[in-house]
Amino acid sequence: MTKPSARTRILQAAADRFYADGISATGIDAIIADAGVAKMSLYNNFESKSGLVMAYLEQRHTEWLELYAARLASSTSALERVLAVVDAYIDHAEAGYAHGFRGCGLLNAAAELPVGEPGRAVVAGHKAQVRGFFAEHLEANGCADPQEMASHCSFVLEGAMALSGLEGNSSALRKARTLILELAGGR
Amino acid sequence: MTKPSARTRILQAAADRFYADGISATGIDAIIADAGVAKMSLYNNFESKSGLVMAYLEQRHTEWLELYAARLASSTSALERVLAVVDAYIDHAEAGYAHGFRGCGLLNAAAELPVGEPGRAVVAGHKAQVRGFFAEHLEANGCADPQEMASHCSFVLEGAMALSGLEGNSSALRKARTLILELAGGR
DNA sequence: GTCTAAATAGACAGACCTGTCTATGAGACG
DNA sequence: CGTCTCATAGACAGGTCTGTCTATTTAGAC
Repeated sequence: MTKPSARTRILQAAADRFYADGISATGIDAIIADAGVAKMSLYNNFESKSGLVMAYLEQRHTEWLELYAARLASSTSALERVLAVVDAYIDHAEAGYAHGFRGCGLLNAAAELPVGEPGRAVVAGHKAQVRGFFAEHLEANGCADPQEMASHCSFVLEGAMALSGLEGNSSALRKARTLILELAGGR
Repeated sequence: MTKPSARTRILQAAADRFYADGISATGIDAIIADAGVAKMSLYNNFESKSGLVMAYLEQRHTEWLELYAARLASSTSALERVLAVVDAYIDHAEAGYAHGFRGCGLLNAAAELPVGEPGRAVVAGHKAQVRGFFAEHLEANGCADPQEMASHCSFVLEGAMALSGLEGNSSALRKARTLILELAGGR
């Protein structure tokens, strides 16, 4: 059981802090202290704090894709694949419960980024991809208007995520899962 | 045309900056410069920066209530009153377009506040109230399960708001309005 | 064993942050 | 006029921020 690389530990520590306290409120010093790493190790692995933020955003997106792939792998119908999108969200949310659940890390990050910051594009791309997965599986499930329904499912999912984050638990997300099952199930 | 009070100008400048750049990223100095006011005027009117943030959150909530009241006043049916909730969101969103639309200011603020901060309760209370308005008008409109439907409408509205903010325009919000009209219209 | 690449601790610069203090000016009201 | 309240400019303290630099140590490849 060898210790992970400095880069990995930095990214992990940054992810925890960024998610729990916000990006602007998290200082470099707190991250390196949590990671147990020297400051130069951070600047050798990342160009700057905002480079670290970009890596954080991309890592969260990648993590979600992996959770989604895992859910997809165990799905046996188009309807289950629609739900796989939602379940990946729930999985991702619950992975971050350690210091309190605070909703979607990517949307929270975007909330701190002014218009025009490149990080916002990463988040927008992620959400567009999620919506695309909905459309794909809804179409396979025989939905009459999969694009329209994908928007609907997307809205329900993102709204539930935001409200779940405010409440600090995943009950709204579970309710959203039921709603989306009804929306998608009733062709 | 007399100049507004220092307090008013400070709150206005803070609201603009907080919404456009985020709360942590906005310094006191930028606010007083925008407001054209001395630093002591800020600290005479607000206890601290976080007191100013609380005033900002409460002001946004109040502003929304006023927009909602205005929409309610011109509504003539229960269904129109359901839509008044959505229209108040759209009105509020479009009022902040000046430096770029970035979604719901209250949710964005909550995204910066760690779990336990009192500001989060203000935002959660606002969202609970919005959901309550949906339930009230849906029930009056003869909805079979107004509580359940209110959650559904709430999710759609908040999700569309978040995605609209990412895109930087209100097209998702307009789509949500159509969806909510269908949800509520079909008893 | 040696060479190389990565990681370390810690000082440091320079900017920016919140919040306080002082001394002064301007307008309202009696 | 005198008083009172509010606002002003600006210096200031004390802390924190990002990012750089140096000199040293560790760890792995060959």
